[in-house]
Amino acid sequence: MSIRITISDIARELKLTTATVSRALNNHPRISKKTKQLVQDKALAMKYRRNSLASSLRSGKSHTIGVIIPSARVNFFGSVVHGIQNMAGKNGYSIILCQSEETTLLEKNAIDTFLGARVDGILASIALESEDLTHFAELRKKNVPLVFFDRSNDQLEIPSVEVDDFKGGYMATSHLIEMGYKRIAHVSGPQHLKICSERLNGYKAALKDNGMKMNPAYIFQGDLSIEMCQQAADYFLTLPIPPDAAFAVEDFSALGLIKGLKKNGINIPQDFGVIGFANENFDEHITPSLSSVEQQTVQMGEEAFKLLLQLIKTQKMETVLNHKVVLEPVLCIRESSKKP
Amino acid sequence: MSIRITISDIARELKLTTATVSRALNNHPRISKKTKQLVQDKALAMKYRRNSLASSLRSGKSHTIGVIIPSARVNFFGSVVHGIQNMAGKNGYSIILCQSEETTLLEKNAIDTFLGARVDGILASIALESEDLTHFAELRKKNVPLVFFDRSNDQLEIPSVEVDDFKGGYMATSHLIEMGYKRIAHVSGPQHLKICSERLNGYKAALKDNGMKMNPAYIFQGDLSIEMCQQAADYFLTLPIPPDAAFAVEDFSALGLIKGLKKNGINIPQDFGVIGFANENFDEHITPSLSSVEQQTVQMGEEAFKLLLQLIKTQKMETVLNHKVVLEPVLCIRESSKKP
DNA sequence: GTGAAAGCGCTAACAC
DNA sequence: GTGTTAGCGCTTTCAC
Repeated sequence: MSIRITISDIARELKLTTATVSRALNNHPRISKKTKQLVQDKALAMKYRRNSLASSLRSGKSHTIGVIIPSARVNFFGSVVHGIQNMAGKNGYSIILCQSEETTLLEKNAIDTFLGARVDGILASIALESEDLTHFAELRKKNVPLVFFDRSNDQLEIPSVEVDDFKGGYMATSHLIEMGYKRIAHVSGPQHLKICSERLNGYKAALKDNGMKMNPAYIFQGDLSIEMCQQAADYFLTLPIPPDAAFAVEDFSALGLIKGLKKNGINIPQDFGVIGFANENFDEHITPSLSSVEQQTVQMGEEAFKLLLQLIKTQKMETVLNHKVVLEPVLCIRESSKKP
Repeated sequence: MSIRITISDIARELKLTTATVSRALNNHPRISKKTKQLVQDKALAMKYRRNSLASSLRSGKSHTIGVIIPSARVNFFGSVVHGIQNMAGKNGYSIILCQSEETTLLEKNAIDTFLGARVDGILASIALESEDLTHFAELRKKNVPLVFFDRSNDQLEIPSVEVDDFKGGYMATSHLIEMGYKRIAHVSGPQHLKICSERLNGYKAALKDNGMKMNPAYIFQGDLSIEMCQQAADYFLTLPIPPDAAFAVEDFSALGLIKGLKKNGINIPQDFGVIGFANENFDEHITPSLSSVEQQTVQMGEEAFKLLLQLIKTQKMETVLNHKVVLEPVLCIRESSKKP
């Protein structure tokens, strides 16, 4: 790399001290307009660029945040990162990105790296493997600003940004009812996952509020895989009184269900309505196009950063303690749920 | 944040100097095993964590690289970032992520941020808007290690990692021929995009090598949109002798084509074979499932990092100058091209 | 094999 | 409004 210009270079040229130059560049109120202009012009002319390492070391603020996601390959997290980085950039912050690959080890490594880099705060989505969350609890103890997004933990008392899964499930189910379907089933997933249990609860509540009886036989316990949810179709159709619609906990589950229904010669949406969750990008391209619930991924990232920034600025964990930003899910109605 | 442990804390406790502690922690050869063990144990016990800002400032190596992608929302780039971060992490490097949103302004901003953070190197995929590439040329002049991935520029003499688009087009076309299709068409895209012209060239070469005459009427000039490529079907079918298969430059183009063919009552793959490019995640879920060409995204990220690391280590731009890593595309054969 | 001393580039008390 | 001085935490000559 070529030789770097420093503030002392500018100071020498202008016969000022580094202190004045530093202050001028940082728009310090007690520096005269003349000097500021002079310094800033010179800095530009000399192609000066602040060494943020030195600045951070001295000031104790790095204007950098650490972000932990399970994997950048997953669409959902890519979108959230998009929102985070956008908002961070607008506010003069850089992001260091780490992936946990759903392991606790890499999650801990990431935290280590972040602390070493003296990040001003951390945004994280908890790895599936992480049942023991002491590494996050320690951040809390150390007063490191921390915000969870998507996957959080209620015991930890850490602020978080999540989508309202209950409401999403409620909306999806209500939509099917409004379209005129009468016997609404649900393809669920592992109940230890909050997203699954919450969406199931939303499903139940919607049925209840619409005066429909919940039929336990109408709840198929899947595992989020396409293959298993394909069997959901077979299962539903063997029931004495089969359902005529289903809300699937996730788009891939919905996809499996649709494949299964098609194999059985069932017409969608005429004979059977389907709605999923996540608004995956294949939704509009399959046949029939799949109705779904949008999770506001970009907004989730933006909100997460904003919340973290608040924490960083105030340094008063207490004020936002356990604060939850809950995002509104949005219905995306396509063909699969349009009963004629 | 809580009070931080520094090497002088360790030095004091152990009645050593900071120099020795630093060397012990860095596994300096001239430090005795005893001392090393002593220091390292103490560091662990005191929960010491190296301040990488201070370390980087002093040593001039930040063990950080900057990564510029157009957008983290785009699947393709998410996957590449996955590969980059994985490989970087394994080698003790952190990544700072910036998005250009396809604009030159944000691209320049990102470079500014990176230089300020004294990154050891930069990985970038050029923004569509960036025709003037002086900001990258300047990095070259400053001897900042730089590697392009996916989108590069040949004039700049910057090493890059790309997929072999020509070969991909060649493979896709050859595959259709091998399956027994006789009149192969091509749905292309804007010719100023290298990916489009290269794939077109691959298409032409495959026809030639298989002794098939290239028919200019069989080349439909699309714009990468689903809508326009839907019209490609109408166009092909009005020809006096319509083609019986097509290679589409990109999966979304293939998707449009398929929609158009279906609307015209054409059976795929019986009457018309289709293959796309990119291996998007919807490929296996549409009907019929779409054959495609995989671009090795994760590997692209890994290779890009490896190449950059080489540059950083040797600091001899010349040795890898204009070095191109060209990745092999991989055929993904699904139903849309399986002529019975 | 270890210590002494300097300094990376910047910011922030404290002067005046 | 600007200068003086110190120091963030670390690495790295140069000693011996």
